[in-house]
Amino acid sequence: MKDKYNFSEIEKRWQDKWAASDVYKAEVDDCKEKYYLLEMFPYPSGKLHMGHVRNYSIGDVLARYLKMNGKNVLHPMGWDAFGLPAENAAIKNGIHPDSWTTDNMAEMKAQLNTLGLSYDWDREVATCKPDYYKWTQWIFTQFFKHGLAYKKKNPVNWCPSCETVLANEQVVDGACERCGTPVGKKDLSQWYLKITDYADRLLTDMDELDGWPTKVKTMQKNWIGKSTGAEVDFDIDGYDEKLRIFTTRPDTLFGVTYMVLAPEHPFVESLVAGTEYAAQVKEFKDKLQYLSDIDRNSNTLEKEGVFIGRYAINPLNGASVPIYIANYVLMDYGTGAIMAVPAHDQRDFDFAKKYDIDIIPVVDPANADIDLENLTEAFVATGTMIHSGEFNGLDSAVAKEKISEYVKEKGFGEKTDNFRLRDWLISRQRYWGTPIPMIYCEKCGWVAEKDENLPVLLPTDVEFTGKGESPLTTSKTFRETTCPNCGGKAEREIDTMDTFLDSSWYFLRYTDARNDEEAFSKDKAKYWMNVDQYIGGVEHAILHLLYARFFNKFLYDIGYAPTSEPFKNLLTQGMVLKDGTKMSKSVGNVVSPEEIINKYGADTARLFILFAAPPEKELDWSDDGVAGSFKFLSRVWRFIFDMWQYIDGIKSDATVKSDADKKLAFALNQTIKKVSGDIEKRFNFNTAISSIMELVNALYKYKDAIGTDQFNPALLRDAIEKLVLLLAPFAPHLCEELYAELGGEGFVYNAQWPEYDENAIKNDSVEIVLQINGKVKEKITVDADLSRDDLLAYVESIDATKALIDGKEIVKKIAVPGRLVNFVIKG
RNA sequence: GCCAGAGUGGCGGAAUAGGCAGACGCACUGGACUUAAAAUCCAGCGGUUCGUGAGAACUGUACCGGUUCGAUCCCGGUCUCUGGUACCA
Repeated sequence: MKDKYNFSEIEKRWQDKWAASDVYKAEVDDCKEKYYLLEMFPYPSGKLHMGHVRNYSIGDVLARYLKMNGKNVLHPMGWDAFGLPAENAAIKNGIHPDSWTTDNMAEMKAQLNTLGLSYDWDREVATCKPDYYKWTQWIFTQFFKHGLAYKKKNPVNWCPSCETVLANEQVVDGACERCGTPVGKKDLSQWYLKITDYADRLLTDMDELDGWPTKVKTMQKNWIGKSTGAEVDFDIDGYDEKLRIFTTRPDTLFGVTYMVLAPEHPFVESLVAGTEYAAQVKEFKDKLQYLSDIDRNSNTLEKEGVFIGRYAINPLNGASVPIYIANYVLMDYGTGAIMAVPAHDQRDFDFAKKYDIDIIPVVDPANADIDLENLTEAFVATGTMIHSGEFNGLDSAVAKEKISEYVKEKGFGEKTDNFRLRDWLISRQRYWGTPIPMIYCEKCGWVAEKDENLPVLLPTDVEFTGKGESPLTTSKTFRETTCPNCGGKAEREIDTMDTFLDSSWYFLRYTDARNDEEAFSKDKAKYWMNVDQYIGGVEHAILHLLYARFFNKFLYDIGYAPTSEPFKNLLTQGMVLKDGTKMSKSVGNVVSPEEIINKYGADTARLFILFAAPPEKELDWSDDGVAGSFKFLSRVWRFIFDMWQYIDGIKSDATVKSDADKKLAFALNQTIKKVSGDIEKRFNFNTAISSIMELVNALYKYKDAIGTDQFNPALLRDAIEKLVLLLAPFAPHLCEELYAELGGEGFVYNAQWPEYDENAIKNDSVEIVLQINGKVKEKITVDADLSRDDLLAYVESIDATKALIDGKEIVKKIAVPGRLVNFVIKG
């Protein structure tokens, strides 16, 4: 054994050995319990950052721990490889997105390997390769064939800078998620997936997801945003069609004093055509168009609208109320039209005050200090119904039900749920994505490409200008084709898919990544699914996880995926910060993993990032802290080197022979128990590591026994061997080396996790606390197996207690064996 | 505004089920080793007060209150911070 911990030599050597073997290869084995451990795959930007290191270190510790505990572990890795940066690089530097991406993947894979991660690279997937996107396309055609993919012309979010359509999810505060440019609107014919058909199940099935953080479930629930209410039809005076509105407050129907349509509502044009109101309606709509979504969606924006010269008839009481268009009603929620009840909705109240519209209260707040005839703000809580005909006197919550039923009986409308979730717009006017495998035929309409013709390959004769329509239009060969249905002349869809589709099923592909007959075999998926533990950043809490659940449910429904939910347990890791803020180039506080690995080695980097904070919390990077982790690993190495003269060539034996032995065995077994629990049950790697540090401290203490009859080399060797196993998931290179030095067979990766000896952590005596009135006064050592009564009797009898009680009256006696005795005294 | 989550030494954090607050590490201080430094090993390290001293007393987990023999932990209220979300009818 060498005297110095030469991490760079050790790490290189073991990485080569792992690569030359098939240790990390996973195979279906019905005799073994499987464990599918998955970390979110990265976008191949080219450089690994600390967030990756944290994510993958967490996963790797779990993978190695579970493997050592006999599980058949599937631990794959791949690349979320389509996306805008590759295309931007192509526009800027003239490098083809494919070669840019392929180079980056190679570079990042090399970096991942320097971290010593236990991936089964035989299952590597890259979403941009035809052998993968063939099946993304196939899944899309399945959506189409099941009526869940449709094309719709709609005003869509349009980023004038990226010149692309954005999903609602990609619009942040009215600005483009990528470049921050305010988003405008544009009419385009786009493909949508009907995720709203799954809204209810995506919501209710979350109750099964016990292993998900509440935070993530709440975020998804809010995103899906279910509201229960009713849709009600209002007649419009002198107009053929009925106006349908959605309301969550059917109980306030008698309080309606006006109606509002979204300016984009399809009725608006024809309602005002040829009237004196047409001009001001047009003026109002034009004014709104120039507002960005930032202003449009801000609730600080004053409510504005115009009367359109028409009246609606309240189906319940026949009242005639004016119709407005206004900036606070949105076309893409509900029906794009509302009934306005100013007395009981703050927005309506503000609008009514401004335009001097009637305010009719219909819910009386019982016992409240509110003057209903002179409201200063809307009353939104429940109360007793008034001014509501036959419903007067009912509790408003009851009236809500009754009026809903009444509306339904009379044929005025129906009870409905409304979701905030919209259908998923998946068309992108981009090159570097999965081509949408659809063909337009004059005769047959939109037809899916035949399965045997998949994949629809991305053409290579494409120009990257960064402007205008989809780059695929510049290909001379791509667009023209024949109709799969009638064989006539037809055109291919020239848009590509949102990259979120690629990542919505990759976890299924990993179960059978090299299959060129199917997306994955049902048998293999059945063995491996679902993912036992999924680990990734909380920034994917809504979109990726919702889309992946949607895909998985769809594939489950059509008989391919074996489970209705893909991810059984979810761990969302916190961000890596430096000096209290997110690492970013603009702040100049980026610490590169490469730099740390070069300076201290991968084992130190892994150990520090796991030790500094529990995984779900934010982690503040500390250069001193890293040095400390390196010091610890060196300390381990040095200890074993120093002890080598005693333990070399002897056989380990856990038999305890002396008091010093007893202390060491206690520390060792305690640590085994704690580390196992911390990894498996709590994912608290920080405390697992701290207890290993305590074990090392105990080993250093044991050195005092050297040269005395207390010293027992066989036990020392036993402790050292187990220490190496305990540390192996965290610092795999170092521990492979030490394991080999200690004569271990094969890889420590395949070694058996140590078990603890319950007897060794049992103590004959235990220190308890003596409290007087709940305050700690003395520490007393007593027999560990004393019963509650015996403990009390013993403690009461000793002199220290008598002195503390000092003849005063004991009001109450509390004893908790193994912990404390508390006397409550008076006077 | 609404919905989550958090607030503990100089710092990162620990206390797993209501039972010794501050494990472990960093930083710092002292000692040993060294010609010296680094490295290493050993020890100390919340605050206040008292004591020459070993030590002792009090106090302390954002703030105010409650439940309890006992509260970092449970309950009510307040403040601050972080994340999500927002004319969603």
